Amino acid sequence: MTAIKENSTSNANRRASKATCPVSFVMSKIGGHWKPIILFHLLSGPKRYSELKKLIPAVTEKMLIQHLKEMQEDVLVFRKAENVVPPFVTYSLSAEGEQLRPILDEMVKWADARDFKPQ
Amino acid sequence: MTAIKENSTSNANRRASKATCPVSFVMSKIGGHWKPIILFHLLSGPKRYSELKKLIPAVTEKMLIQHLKEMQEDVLVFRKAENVVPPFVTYSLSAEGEQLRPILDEMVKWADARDFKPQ
DNA sequence: ACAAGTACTTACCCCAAAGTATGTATCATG
DNA sequence: CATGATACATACTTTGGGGTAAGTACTTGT
Repeated sequence: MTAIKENSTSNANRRASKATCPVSFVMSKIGGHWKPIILFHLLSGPKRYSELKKLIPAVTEKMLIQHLKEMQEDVLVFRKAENVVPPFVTYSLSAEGEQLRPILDEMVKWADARDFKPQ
Repeated sequence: MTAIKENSTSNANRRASKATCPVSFVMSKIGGHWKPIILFHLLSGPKRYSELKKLIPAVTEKMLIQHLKEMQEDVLVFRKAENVVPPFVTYSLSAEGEQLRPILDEMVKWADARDFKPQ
């Protein structure tokens, strides 16, 4: 048993472990171009894949899937697939992801108190 | 007076106005590679330019100045230069920037409650 | 038998953000 | 007169995150 296996944990940690401060750590999880928007829409409840696409017209399918996947790996988002055809897949905040709500809520407050105007 | 001047306001708005949701709006202000770390260190009080450099060894001077400047333009950070030589420049959170504290505090909480380990 | 609907996958390209390297101003001090 | 200290500026190069485009699988409807 001397073999060292390149386990998935070390893989999962790679992105996160580059963080040098707590704020950067959080940013590595919810930052980027699309994660904030996806999370924002998931705040108001579970959404189908196709719903997210409609809610975020500018996102490409590649980007949407990619970031949903990353957030699944980070256990922020939960994916539920009903085994029917055509597919019916729902994404929602996981228990862990729900803990982001205070952060995101404070962000919304901050934006609302400033010159941000929706749409 | 028919000339259209490319004024600085439109420039200042460019980055911010691409936000399509409040969370993205906030991210456009405090996101990126270095702003989170800079802000984190400013949470504990004003810092000299050289202090920030020491606190964030991995940052280059170009990046440090660039992001401090952007945050000045976004009125999140206040720059105070004493007219002496060698220069003595202090950066601190502005009144507006202080309003970010709840967000950043929640981020620190979230990181602490998880597998983030400082250093 | 062919299109339509849903949820992906994959190969390729591009550009803006980040990194590298070097230069500048000012004055005190040895 | 050369060095050190501080706070920048700027030209050039690199890279990876994001965008484009096209394909896959499975079944129902016409």
